[in-house]
Amino acid sequence: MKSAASQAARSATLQSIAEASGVHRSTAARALDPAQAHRISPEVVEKVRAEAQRQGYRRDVIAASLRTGRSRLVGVVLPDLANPVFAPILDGVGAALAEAGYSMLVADGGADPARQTAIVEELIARRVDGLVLATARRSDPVLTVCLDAGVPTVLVNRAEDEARAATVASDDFCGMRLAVEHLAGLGHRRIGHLAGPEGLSTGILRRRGFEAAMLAAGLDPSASAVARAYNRTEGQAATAALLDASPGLTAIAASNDLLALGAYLELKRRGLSCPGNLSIVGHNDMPLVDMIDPPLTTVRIAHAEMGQAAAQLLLEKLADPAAEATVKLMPAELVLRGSTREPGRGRH
Amino acid sequence: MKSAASQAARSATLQSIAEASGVHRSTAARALDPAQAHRISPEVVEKVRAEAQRQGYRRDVIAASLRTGRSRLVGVVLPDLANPVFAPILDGVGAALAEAGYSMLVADGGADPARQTAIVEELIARRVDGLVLATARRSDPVLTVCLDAGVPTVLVNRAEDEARAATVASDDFCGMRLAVEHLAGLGHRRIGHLAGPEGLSTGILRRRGFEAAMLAAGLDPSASAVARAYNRTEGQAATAALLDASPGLTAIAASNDLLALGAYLELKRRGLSCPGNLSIVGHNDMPLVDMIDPPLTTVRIAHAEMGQAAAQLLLEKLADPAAEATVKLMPAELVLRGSTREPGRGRH
DNA sequence: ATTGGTTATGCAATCGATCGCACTATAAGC
DNA sequence: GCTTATAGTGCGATCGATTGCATAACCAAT
Repeated sequence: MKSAASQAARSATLQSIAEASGVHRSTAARALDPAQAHRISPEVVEKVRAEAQRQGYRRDVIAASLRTGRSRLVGVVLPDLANPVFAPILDGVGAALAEAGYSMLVADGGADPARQTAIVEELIARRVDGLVLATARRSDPVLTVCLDAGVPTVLVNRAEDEARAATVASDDFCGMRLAVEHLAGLGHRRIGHLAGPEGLSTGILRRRGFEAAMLAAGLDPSASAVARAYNRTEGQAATAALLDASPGLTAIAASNDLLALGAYLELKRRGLSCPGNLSIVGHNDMPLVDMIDPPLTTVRIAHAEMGQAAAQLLLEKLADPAAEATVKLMPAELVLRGSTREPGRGRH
Repeated sequence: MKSAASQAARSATLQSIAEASGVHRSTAARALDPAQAHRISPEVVEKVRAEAQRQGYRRDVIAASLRTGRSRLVGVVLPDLANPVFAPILDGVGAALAEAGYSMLVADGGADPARQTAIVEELIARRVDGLVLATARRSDPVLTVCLDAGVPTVLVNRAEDEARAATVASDDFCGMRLAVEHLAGLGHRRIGHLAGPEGLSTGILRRRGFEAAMLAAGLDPSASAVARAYNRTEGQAATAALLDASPGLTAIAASNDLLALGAYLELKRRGLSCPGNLSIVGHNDMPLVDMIDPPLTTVRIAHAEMGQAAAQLLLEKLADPAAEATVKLMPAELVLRGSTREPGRGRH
């Protein structure tokens, strides 16, 4: 019985349903399509549906794709799955897409635009209806490929300078301002910045946010070091450079939690304490940074919601390809924890 | 020029290549297929390839899928993308698949078998060549669906009691034994266990490993509490229950890092210190647990490698569908950090 | 009774690649 | 010189759903 059913499931085709119901394929197709069923008499619709049920029929998505040119498939390109920031984004994208009946082709494109392009071309060859890129550089060659190919594309987390595509990102500029205002409010005067890669919007916008906020507070924004990638190693190296170049800093505003954790490592190596000697603010509020030592004060980004919003934007674009490329900034929020305090109280 | 090229790319079809090269579609197809090109004269092969290059031809994967029944697509079902354990696994799977020219359809199936089944059926309808399930319960109804449908499937991270499918998991039994031996070696006698869900292999095997190791050390293995899911909240609740039911414990072996972190929270709530009052060992070595306070001693699982190995197993199965269902256990390794020490030294 | 307008359904082309089969030369064998 | 391989290509069916167009049936209105 069981195996008979699955046997049927494997071979149930529109043709077989049609024959068993005594109607033509096309009639069966229309009866099974909710959007077209109204053109068919209720009795036939019922008969066909029952037969489809009985045979365990499932429309062949591949065949349908070939005919219609649509696949109900969305490609998602990530820069680094090992970075804890991207899992929640992916989760959000997937949830919103699933709800709309789309599936998700996921690929880790790394940091190399050439490889990302190859991946995107592969995805396009697979006839994805749309693309979500979490890899965008400030001027992104990969997006050019997508646009040239006419594939609806949205950017998430990282934006381009010029908004050529719909984008959902965090309000990086304001987020960093929150961090600086917090530190300045505590009384810090000499604050350094751990900047992210300059080719990424997150790197440059947070840096500009830092500079603007520092100037607004009447402080000198020149103490900064640039990390070439968002990871602890780079963060530690950049912190070392920063501390060497700018002695006397009492606080660091990092553009990323992983960089902030790198800073933790460097402080430890130098026998300095956080927040005793140096206050540190991160950015992203990655999972678990609330439990590290000391708990990281950081700027929270609602990653899952960001992913959902990006998928939503893509769905709108799919529904209306002529739509404008909207840019949505998610508000950032400062989360106070233990890595910041008033300056000058020395070692704890 | 640019737009002409992409224009062509959009409409370049086997037919158009064939016409432009003055050969039949099928000849062009064979010339472009490395595995068949030898049946065609070198000159024709060259001519066709050049023309394909010129027109920017890419084989239509959809049409090919329809004809051949193969899609070079693998479905991956995860239980919880928000759990940091699964991103590295996904990463590993994706890397190995990409190398072999496969793409990855990713879906978060949650903890509900019914939803997981729906997702798997969706994936099968999309004609995936194979499936990777990270969701398996000890007796998994979802796997039954896959097997009935005749889709090559491998399990990763979680195994079934009865090995109906190829599986790559960590050696959970031995891993937990390492944890207990470590604690016993430090002198702990009253050790409790935070067990994971009993329906999961990770939950039950680690529990059995705990019990076996305790008995081997001549200790009483009866102090334990079960968490219904792997997260901090459940970990905290289970810890509370464990401490209440078994006063006098000096150490806890948790079956999961998130549960261990829940234990941290509960200790903090009770004003107890780790490792001063209580030593804690986790399981998984999730990202960042090396930086929490105190750094978590835990059992490391090579998640990315596990994902890669699972994908590898699936690729073998795809190459030879008749192959045996092998089960591969990845060795577990104890990572010593700051959350464990000799008992009885009271508050730090 | 004829025309006009619906409604319900059938027909057949289409999407693009793949592959078994058949055919034609040319080469090899006797 | 005649058969038998064999390499190189072409032909056309096929995968399964979709959809514009055609047709048939039916009802109402003039």
